[in-house]
Parts: sequence; structure tokens; C-alpha cells
Amino acid sequence: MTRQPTDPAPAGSWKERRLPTIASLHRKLAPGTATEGAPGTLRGWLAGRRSSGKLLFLNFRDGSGFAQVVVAKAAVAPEAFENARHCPLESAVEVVGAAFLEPRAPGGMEIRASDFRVLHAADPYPITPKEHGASFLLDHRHLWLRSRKQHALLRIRDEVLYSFREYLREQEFVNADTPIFTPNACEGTTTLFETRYFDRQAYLSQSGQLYNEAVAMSVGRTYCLGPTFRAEKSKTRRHLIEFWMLEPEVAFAELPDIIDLAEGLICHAVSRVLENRAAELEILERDPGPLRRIQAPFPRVTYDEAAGILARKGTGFKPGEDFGAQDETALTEDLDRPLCVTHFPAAIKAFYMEPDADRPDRVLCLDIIAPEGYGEVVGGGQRIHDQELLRRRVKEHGLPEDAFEWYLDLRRYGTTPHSGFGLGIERFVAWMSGLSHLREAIPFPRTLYRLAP
RNA sequence: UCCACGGUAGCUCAAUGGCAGAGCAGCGGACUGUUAAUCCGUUGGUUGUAGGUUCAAGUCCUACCCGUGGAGCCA
Repeated sequence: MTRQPTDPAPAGSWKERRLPTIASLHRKLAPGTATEGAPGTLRGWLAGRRSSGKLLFLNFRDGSGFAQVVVAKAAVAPEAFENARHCPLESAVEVVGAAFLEPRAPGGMEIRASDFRVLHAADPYPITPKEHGASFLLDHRHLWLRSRKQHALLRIRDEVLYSFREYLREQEFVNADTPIFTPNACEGTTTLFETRYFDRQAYLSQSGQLYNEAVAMSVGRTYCLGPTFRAEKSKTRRHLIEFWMLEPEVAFAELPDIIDLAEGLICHAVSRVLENRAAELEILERDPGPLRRIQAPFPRVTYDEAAGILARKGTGFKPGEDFGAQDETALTEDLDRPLCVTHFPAAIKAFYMEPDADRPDRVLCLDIIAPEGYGEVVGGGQRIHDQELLRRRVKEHGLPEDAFEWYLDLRRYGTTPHSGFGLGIERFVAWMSGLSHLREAIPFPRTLYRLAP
């Protein structure tokens, strides 16, 4: 199968030469249409095998999905049967056969082989269908991604990211990504990763927000989507060192506008996952019931109202502080949809938050807390648009004024109220998928003590 | 960073201070409808590292390394 540089280019486009896939066979053989497919060739990997004498049941994965391949000794050449019987799990293989609707097969379809070839015989494969510990699986993350559950999670993450982009596009947003190398700290240096930028000090981005504000003053509605880095020594199921964040920013938008946007965005993604990834939710044993109840509007409370609820529930919450994991769970435990909390104390929020005109010690911000214990998935608010106030806040927070001159500049040329938020992709994917830990919501998680693979 | 727990075969785990074992995987075999198939046989060990106590240490002590769960902080 190896081509030489001197070989003539194969005829036809890549699309025309493409082999049939398990997913396309499923579509063609849907009950009520055909019950038997034309013979074809599929390439993929051997994911599992059971044998029953002269009959082999292979679990075959081709990237588009999983399907049972039946190799009957009577139906193939002796060499092909021996290959199918003995080749190691995760070998790359080629199957020639026809697809049939078959109620006895997992997934309702099977491919009956007329030939079976081994393209590459794998070494003994370390991951088995039996139980494994988290540590072992994370050490083998590059292989773990091949398993059925991880396959489903990758597709749900893809669906979530696509649906976010789709929704924002419909709302006339322009995607403009922001830099990962940044020259200064926007929210304190303790949680920043330091790195060298030739002969200068630089940091890895914690948020694209400040840059987003500049872009919003150009195109009105923008968003960035990319990785962010927090050098927090957090060691919980809700934290990653490197995580992806979606950050929309809208000119002329005030707090209520941005709350509506966050609600719409979340509801759209939830409905897309339910609509397009039902099979994946089933593989993950994720009950879609709670997701079906996610509808706008979300209940809204102020920080002070939330504090009152927590006082009644007796979680030990101290007014004036941020909510802990227990508090977030307590606030949402009686609800079937996310909770929006606004008007936090200015003292515990970032320097750029717009104060509430009626109560200057409170800021126009929002946190959206997902139900089922998934915690804060959205945080944001209205930004200060008055230059003098913003300059004062930069000083009060002990930030280097000269590094923020460009940011202050935005308030010198047609300044306007504007608002935005950040949405944590892995938390959202974990919530959709019913994961107990964030680390499976990203292909290669970076946690406190894990940098490989 | 703090608290708790753990590290024994490729994996998941056993083993009063007294012969290091099982299940699964792997390998060989039986079985024409399996669903984590079943059945028979079989390979596989420097018990995380370094030191100490003891006639004897996987087991007790000290230090270190690695990991897991949780807290704080956040998305």
C-alpha cells in the first residue's frame, strides 16, 4: 500500500476515492430503507474480538464509529480467517464485506466479511475492556482516546464548539482570536505562567478579554476561542491548568443584554447536543432528561439574595466572600436550570468591572452556575467605560499604569458601555456529558502534576 | 499550599512480621450468533526509591519520589 514518489497520482478527487464508512453504512441501512448493502472495503482498527469456533465477532472501529464484523471460516480464505483470529487488538486492518441490518449485532448492523487483511499488526495493547485506574489511563491518554467513551466525548466537545460558533455567527459576531503571549499581568501575577520572549519576560494568557474589548470597538460583536493558562495550584475535579474559553464581547451592550446572550448561547448548544449527539450521550450513560429542561430564562438573583439563601441553608458561607463549591451546589440544588447571580461586591471582582450606579460597592457582573453540581460555567459583566474611573481602578489594584495605556486608550476614542463574558469549554462539555471530572473533557488534559502525554 | 488515602504481575486487587497469590489481559487449545462470551491449559515478580528495626519485612520505623480524592482559588 506504500506509494512511491514516482507512482502516478491516483485518479479522482480525495472525496471520490474515499472508502465507505461505518457512519455512512448506518445511514444507508436505516430500517425501512435497504436491509443489505453493496460489498465494499473499509479500513480501520480492531477494537475487540470474541470467537465462537468457526465464527469470529470483531469489534471494528473506522473513525466514524464502531461496528461488528463477522468473519465466518466458511466465507473467507483460510489465511484471512487466521489473520482475523490472531491479529492483536488495535492492529490496523482492512475488511472487505457487505453490511446487513442485524438485530443480534450491537448497533443493529453488522458487516459480513469476505476478506480480512492486516495492514499493521499492533504490539500487545495495554488498554483492555476491563477496569483501569485514572492514573494508568491518563498515562496512556494517547491510546485511551480510541475507546468508545472517549470517542463519544470527542464528538460532544466538537458539537459544543461548533454550536457556539454557529450561534454567534447567526448573531453577527466576528471571531477574532487574541494572543497567547502577553506582556503584562491583567489579574495579578501569582497565577500567571512566566516564559521567555527572547530577552524579555512574557506570560501565557489567562484571558483574551482586554484584547476583545479593542476588537469590539472595531466590529461591534466579537468573540475569541482558545486556550488559557492558570498557574493556580488547584487540584480538584473542576480545574485544569490549561483550559479553553469562549469569550464574547459586545459594544453598546449592558449587563441585561449580555445575560440574554449567555442564556441564548447555552440553550442553543444544549439543544444541538440533544439533537445531534443522542447516541453519544447514551454511550456515556448521560441521562438527557436534565438537559431537556435547560430553557431560557434562567432564574436570576443578586449576590445579596444568594447570600440570604445560603444563610437559610446554613452552608457556612461568609457574606462578602466568593462562593465555594458547596455554596454553588446549595444554590442550584433545587433548580432544574442554571442560576444567574449578579451584583457581586466590587472588592472580590476584577478592576475593570462597572460599578452599579445605585450601589457603588456592587458591580454589574454575572456568574452562571450550572445545575447538577457542575458549578460556574460563565463569568463576566459590564466593563468600565469611563477613562478616569478605570485609571483610578488600575492604580487602586496596584497595576502598572503604563502597561494599560493602550487599554485606557479605548476609553479616549468613542468610549461606550460594553459587556462580555467567558465560558469554560471543558466545564460545559463535562456538564453535557455528565462527567465527574474535567480531565476527560479535553483531549490532552494538563493538570497540576501532569504534563504528559 | 493544606488535609486524607495509596504505590505488590501489563491491568484491578489479595497476602496475623513467617513459602508472593487470584481474576482479567497475553499465549496455546475447544466451540457457527457472540454482546466485558464461555470452558480447558499456560507464561508472567528487584513488592515506588534509599536507609533502618528484626532470626525473618510486601507488612513495622524514617526520609524522599510518584499518584489519587478533597479544600482554597477560579472558568
